[in-house]
Amino acid sequence: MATIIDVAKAANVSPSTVSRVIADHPRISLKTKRKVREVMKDLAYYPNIQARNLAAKKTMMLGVVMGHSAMLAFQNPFFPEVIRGISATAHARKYGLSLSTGGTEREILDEVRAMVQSKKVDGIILLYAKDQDPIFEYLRAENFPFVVVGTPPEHRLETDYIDNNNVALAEELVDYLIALGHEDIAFVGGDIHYGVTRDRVKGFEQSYAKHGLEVDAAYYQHNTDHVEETLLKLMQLKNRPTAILTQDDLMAYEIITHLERLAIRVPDDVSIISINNHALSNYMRPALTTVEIHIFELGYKAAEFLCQRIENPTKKAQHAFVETKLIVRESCAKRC
Amino acid sequence: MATIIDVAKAANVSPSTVSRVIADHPRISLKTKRKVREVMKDLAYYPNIQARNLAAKKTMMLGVVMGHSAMLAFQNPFFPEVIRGISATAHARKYGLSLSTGGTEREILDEVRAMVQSKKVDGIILLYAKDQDPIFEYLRAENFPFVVVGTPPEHRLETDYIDNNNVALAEELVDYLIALGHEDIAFVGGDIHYGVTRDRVKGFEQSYAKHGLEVDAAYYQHNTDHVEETLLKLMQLKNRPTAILTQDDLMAYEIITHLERLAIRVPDDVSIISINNHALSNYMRPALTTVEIHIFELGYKAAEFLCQRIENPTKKAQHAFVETKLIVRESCAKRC
DNA sequence: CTGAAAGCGCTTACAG
DNA sequence: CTGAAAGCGCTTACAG
Repeated sequence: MATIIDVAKAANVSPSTVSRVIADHPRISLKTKRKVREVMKDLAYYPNIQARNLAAKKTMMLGVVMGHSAMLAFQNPFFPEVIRGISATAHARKYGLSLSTGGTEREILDEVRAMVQSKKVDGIILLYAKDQDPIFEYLRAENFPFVVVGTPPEHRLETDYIDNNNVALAEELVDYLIALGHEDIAFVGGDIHYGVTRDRVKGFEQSYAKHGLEVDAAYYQHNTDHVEETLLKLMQLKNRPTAILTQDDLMAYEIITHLERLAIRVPDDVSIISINNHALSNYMRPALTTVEIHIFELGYKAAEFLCQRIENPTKKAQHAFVETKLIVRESCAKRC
Repeated sequence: MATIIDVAKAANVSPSTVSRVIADHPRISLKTKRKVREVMKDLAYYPNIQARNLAAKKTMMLGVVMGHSAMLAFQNPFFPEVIRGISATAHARKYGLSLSTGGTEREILDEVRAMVQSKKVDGIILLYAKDQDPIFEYLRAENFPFVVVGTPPEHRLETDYIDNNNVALAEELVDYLIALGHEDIAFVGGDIHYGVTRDRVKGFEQSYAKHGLEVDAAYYQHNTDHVEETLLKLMQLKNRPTAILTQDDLMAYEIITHLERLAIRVPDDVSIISINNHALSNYMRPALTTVEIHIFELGYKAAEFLCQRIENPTKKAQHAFVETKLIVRESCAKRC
């Protein structure tokens, strides 16, 4: 395999010059560049990335870490979509992608440590935001370039992140349900330790407050593991909810199925509104009213922010909201 | 940041010895190992991966390349699941994962070239198998370690691959439908240039032949882009099919929805059988009869084969089938 | 505009 | 069991 020295010899220049041609250094003459490039082509020369990175002290790699289980276990399209978005900017900016492989939280933390200490990546994208996250804290403590997809619960001002405006999003959803006449709305699913859930609860409450309504605490059901039980409990309440807000289309379908078993019809008896706009949601019966959150864009921007941070470690932290869109279909009806 | 030299000094040994301790070399005394390890801990020393790889001429990285669009556009759980499987063995064997980021086929090919020529990865996992694939051909020509998830159309004997037994799988499905009385079965969806589709067509035909039936060519509909049109055409046939075999649950739902619009009921008028066992398929109406193909296992084994190939480049090529399981639910009925 | 030299931080025959 | 030395294949001040 040809090295930079072979190219240098064949082109009658020094290795330094070849190196500069590779980097398209402006102070090399066009003539030299042309000659060297020709030789590189002839010899099918590709620079050795490891050597280049070692000398240049960078990696041109972005680490992507997904929270333990969270993303993958959930068979929703979040993961592939966000990766597509990240890939798009990574590719455009000539970065590679390195995925965390750990299964347990501990393994992932060790891996992240190794990624930064062993100089495997130039920066890291955290695909989640949650409370008391040792990985988040580690990255902060090390002052290592990273960005989070989601809104970190702490140190927001000093960290780069990208998210939907989940407060506003939930408020809009609840506004919509209230406009349909619903006043007893349950919020089912979603780990309350995740920022995303908390923000949505907040938006929920803002809408209620705005309309002079009071939230019944029994309507908050954030235990994802026992959907069926949760629904039973909810439906046995004196003031049983007439609408349900849930955070993912897949969960919405699970809920609808359980409801049907209880002979409760959607949307006639209970309205369901969701978030994520799964590709299937248009094909389902009833077609789901849900929110498009533009996951691709989330990933795209996250990588964008990270690359900027890597290039300029001292710049001010960036945050932004990616737009969302309520998609009204058939799973919500007027309260009768 | 501490280097191997700092550790060596602090431990009163040579850098070579530190290096050997890191590699847990057997010929280093336990006493020395202990001392060096202690120092490493004290100094929070992590070996620089780039340097190590440059010197050792390996990368401890596995490249994962997904066919252009194929995996991601399709919002099915294949991608996250197969990555989970790959991650599991990669993590166990201390390999990292590097994802291809290209969008177009050309970009992906360039990226793969760069991965191998620039020594970014020790081996590559191809997440698809198809005809005339320049990436496959390149990897073969370079004699670079790689494994394919799927059955390559050519050079099977010399290449490592892992797949379901798609011929047998399809045969079983058609046997099942025939046992229910169906004799006019359509096969909808799936690019015929992909090995997976071709194998399933073969299984389809084997079942027909076995039962002394003849396949009507009009029943093969492999144009994925216009499902609705395809169904219309199919349903206007004189011998309109009484059952439809499709290759993915998501497509099955699309089909069911279109059928309902035509006032054709599933499974009463037409039976639907599918493949992939999506997490949702149990919640759908009608609950889908489909095949569990164990995607995690596919990824796990693929990485396993690849690591073995990397460690032993001259060993005989390995292939294996991952088991599949027909899951009978409610979308198929006896022909009436 | 180009080159010689030092260096990036490791590994690994070779020698003892 | 351990060390000195060469080398992995680049980059980048420094000098001219």
